[in-house]
Amino acid sequence: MPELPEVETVVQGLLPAISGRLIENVIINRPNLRWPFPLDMKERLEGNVVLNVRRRSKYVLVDLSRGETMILHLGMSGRVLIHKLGYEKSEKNMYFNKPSVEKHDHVIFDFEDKTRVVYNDPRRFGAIDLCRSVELNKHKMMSNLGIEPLSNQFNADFLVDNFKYRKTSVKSALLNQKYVCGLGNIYVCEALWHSGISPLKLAGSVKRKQLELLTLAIRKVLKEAIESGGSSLNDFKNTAGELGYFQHNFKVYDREGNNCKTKGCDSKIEKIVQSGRSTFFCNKCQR
DNA sequence: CGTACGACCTGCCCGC
DNA sequence: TGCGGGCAGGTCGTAC
Repeated sequence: MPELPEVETVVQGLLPAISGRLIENVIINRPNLRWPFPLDMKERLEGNVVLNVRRRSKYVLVDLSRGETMILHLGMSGRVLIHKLGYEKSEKNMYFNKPSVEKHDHVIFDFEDKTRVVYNDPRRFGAIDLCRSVELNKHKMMSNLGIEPLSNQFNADFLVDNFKYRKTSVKSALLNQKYVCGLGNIYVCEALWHSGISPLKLAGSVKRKQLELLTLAIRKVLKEAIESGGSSLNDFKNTAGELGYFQHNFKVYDREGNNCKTKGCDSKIEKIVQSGRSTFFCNKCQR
């Protein structure tokens, strides 16, 4: 589910809901996700006011008033949902809205104003950690991240410099978070189609002109996905539990055997496996 | 160092 | 209807 646009959607949902709010109670339903939770996580979280919620790569960063930042990763299947506890009106009467705890609701954050944030992650590839805010950049999960694809530094020059001599495929190079971060399997496939680059090409052999098209395509695809509220396959939901709509715009991802969407192209989308992950592309439009 | 690959998990879908 | 196999948005550790 969660590549950069989905994480951005989560951040945009969380920011107005919890910034300035006091964390009153944290319910931790298991000892770990991908890794054990940090020591004394409950105590270190409770009593903080949320100063800010932001994104770095595919990580959600929650800055806290006592000087720590909570780092949250959604892995493959992580979700964040926001509820409002308390009395609500229905047509006939008032009722107390207390959502039941669902399967895989691993951590629940209750705020003083009755906002509830739920972290749900069936596959548990996600992670939660705490780190002194001033040392965030040194954190293991942050220190090897490349530049943000929506930043100004991300341009053709940057890709030329970083892909030079790389023997791996351009697809794998884009999935590697140490050059450009935040891209995942879906948006890499999509951006390569938009820029007409074969995913099989070696990163170091892609011409500058094509890398220029690639930077534009990456920007475009990410921005459009963010605008449509995050995409992803079957069932990405934003923090209000609503579906994103970008999946209707996929040109290649999960479209094996379907017609290429380039005007006048009569080719079918192919699926191959590269470094263990599915790649979807048009063998005619992408060279 | 760069690169390739298995491992970590659950759920779902497909074919038999 | 049940069961086994394969596959899924990501990333890390290990081996070469």
